[in-house]
Amino acid sequence: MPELPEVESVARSLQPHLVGRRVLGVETSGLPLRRPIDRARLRAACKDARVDAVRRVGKYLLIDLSTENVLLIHLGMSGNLLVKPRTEPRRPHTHAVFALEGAAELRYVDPRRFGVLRSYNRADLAASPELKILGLDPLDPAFTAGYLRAQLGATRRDVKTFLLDQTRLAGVGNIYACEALHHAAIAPRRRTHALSAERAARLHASIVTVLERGIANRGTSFSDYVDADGAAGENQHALAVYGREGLACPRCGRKIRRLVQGARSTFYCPGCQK
DNA sequence: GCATTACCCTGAAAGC
DNA sequence: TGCTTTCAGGGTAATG
Repeated sequence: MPELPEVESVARSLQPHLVGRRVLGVETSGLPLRRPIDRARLRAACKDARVDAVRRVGKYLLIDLSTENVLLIHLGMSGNLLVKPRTEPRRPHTHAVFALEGAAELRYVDPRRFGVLRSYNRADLAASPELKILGLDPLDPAFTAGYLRAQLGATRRDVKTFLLDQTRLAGVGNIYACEALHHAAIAPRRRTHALSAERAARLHASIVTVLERGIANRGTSFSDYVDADGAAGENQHALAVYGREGLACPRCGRKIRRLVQGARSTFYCPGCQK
């Protein structure tokens, strides 16, 4: 389940394969992702295109093309972007293939089809329905404890649910929300507006810490996630609470519990998260 | 404004 | 063993 660190790892692993390379063509499976792929629009965007940059905003991967178009990709739950030799057989659920200069191709594989693949003119990207609603990326220098406190104060929800709201903070998903709250020793059911300045500052630092650790470990690989080279991440070994119901908290030793908030599992330690 | 629920989808795991 | 059911979850939309 790709969140910010996984998407960042994919972007970094794609860069050496893509930047400066020409895109020779695009094929699609014809099956819709979360929305249908506009094949004609995609082909036009990629015609005579060279890749200028690969970057990330929140959980979105952006591929800047020399045609003034940008490919916008969300990996959903089970999406992978893989660079493979043209001769290697394609896996099932391959929904888009970009032929690259040389002998390689970029493949978008997504069994559950929860992802997004669209293209925009560069000038229209910021106003796209996907990006225009996003809050700050937590690794943006503008993401400060003050910004977080203001966002927390603007709503009265459970703090765990708040962390998943991409319009407040773009890039945190279920794994890193649970980990950030445990790192900050804050209970997931605490209400946002009632968090003290001290707790908000702690949460801010913890969000950045767990995300940066996730990136350093090249992402969390539970089931599907691998980077563009097919390499799994290592962050699953660094998790304190996520997926560890019934196991001992690494900080205080109490058994980790699971609860459901907004139809998503929350893992937390009742001993040290207050 | 916010909570809740359903939906999209497949594969893994659990249950029978 | 083999079939059926349940569950996982990001984002969106409808409903209360």
